[in-house]
Amino acid sequence: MDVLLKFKLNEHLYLRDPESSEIGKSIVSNAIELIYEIGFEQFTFKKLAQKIDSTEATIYRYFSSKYKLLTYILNWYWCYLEFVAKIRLQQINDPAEKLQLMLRIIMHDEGVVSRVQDYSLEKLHSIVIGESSKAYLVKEVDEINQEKVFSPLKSLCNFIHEIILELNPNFKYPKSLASTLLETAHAQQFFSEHLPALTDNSARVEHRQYVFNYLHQLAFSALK
Amino acid sequence: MDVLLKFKLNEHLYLRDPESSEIGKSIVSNAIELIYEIGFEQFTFKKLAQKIDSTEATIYRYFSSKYKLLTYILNWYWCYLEFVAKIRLQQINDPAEKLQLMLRIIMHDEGVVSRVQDYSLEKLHSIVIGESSKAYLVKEVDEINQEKVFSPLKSLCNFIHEIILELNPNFKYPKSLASTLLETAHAQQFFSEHLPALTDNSARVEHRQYVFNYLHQLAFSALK
DNA sequence: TTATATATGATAGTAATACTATTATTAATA
DNA sequence: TATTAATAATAGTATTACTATCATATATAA
Repeated sequence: MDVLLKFKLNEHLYLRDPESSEIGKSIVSNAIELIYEIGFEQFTFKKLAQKIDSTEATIYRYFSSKYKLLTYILNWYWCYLEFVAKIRLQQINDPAEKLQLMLRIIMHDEGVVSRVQDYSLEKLHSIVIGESSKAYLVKEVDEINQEKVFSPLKSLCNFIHEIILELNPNFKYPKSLASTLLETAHAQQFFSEHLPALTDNSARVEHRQYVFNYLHQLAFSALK
Repeated sequence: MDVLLKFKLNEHLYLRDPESSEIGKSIVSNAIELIYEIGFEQFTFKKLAQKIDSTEATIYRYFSSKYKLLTYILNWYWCYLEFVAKIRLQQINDPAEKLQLMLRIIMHDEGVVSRVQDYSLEKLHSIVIGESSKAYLVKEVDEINQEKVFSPLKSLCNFIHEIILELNPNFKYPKSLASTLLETAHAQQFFSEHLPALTDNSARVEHRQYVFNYLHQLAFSALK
């Protein structure tokens, strides 16, 4: 099932809005494919241009650098996650159940919708796991942050932090726990797949289920 | 106080052992300075060569790429942490106290020794926080991992996992908790400094103490 | 319909990066 | 003193990360 969805993303992220043209959308969706295939380090605008049968110049008219493009993609993902979370959680009242479902959503454990806006969610999720920290683990983080390009991430964290506070209003670290759950979801899934000695998933299968169980234990014991 | 220390590091990390010559040691210690100053993305062998008044060719005789050099530096740090932990923990019997001290060591909350092997520990720690994940968050992680260059990290995690099991032999995720504590120590310190909305350190000072308190809460509630 | 603006394509060019290679010079060791 | 090995100096290459120019195609407005 394919779905159409649009988010108004920060204007600092692009020079021309990629949602405003076919080639713009094709830049983003093919960037997701290509980063997924070869990793962010090997990813270049030249290779992307070849993939979409266009030129570097055209891509540069949309994005000033591959870092901006990566951040654009991540912003889209964070907006998407919060959007999905809000819809799926609104019918639930029990805060414990809410947090549990939130963890499932973070872990991308749904599988109903596979493509949104012609973006492959599976590949997007894989990029988030492997590359998302590269958007902020840079020397220029403070200047980049001033452009508000991390607000969707902060907003998502804030949303999770509210669920946490519903469950335990006295918990002292709701935002840190929220960001930890997000980051740990990515780190542990990567470890489970590539550096299993850093996890207890000795079976080395069902990485997603393993990480979900671990996060569940971590979150609920912290909030007890 | 300056100290001399040597670790036998994985031979896949270098072409010529940098510990075997003055220029080799100078490559490593100046790489730490330079990566600290300009970040790993901006760091090049050419700039490093200028800093040590030598040439790119000389550096390439020691390290085949800047990734290998980064991993070498991280390996040294992980070995150092485990070494320090083993010495400082041996006199302690209470597992809770052990884990607490381990968290302090992870957080680099000591400050007695400032330079080891002419490496600035403060700068090294800052590099670990900002750049360490770049050593394994790459497409080639599985091939790199086969060369055993992450064993010091695994060994450190294993050491922490043993403390965790001493405290609670029934805990199901001792290794995942160990790697989570390590990674979260880095992530939360970075967030506290650069993306404070992702933490609850509203005072925005004493990042180290804040993160220590949070990790303490997280670890001990998980193991209760 | 024509005029105009705009997006894209095609091409070129530049400085920097990430290397590899060659040769001369220096220092260490046998 | 002869030999070996490390380093310096230099050059060169393919790729990267852009910037710039101009022609052409396309959409829109008068």
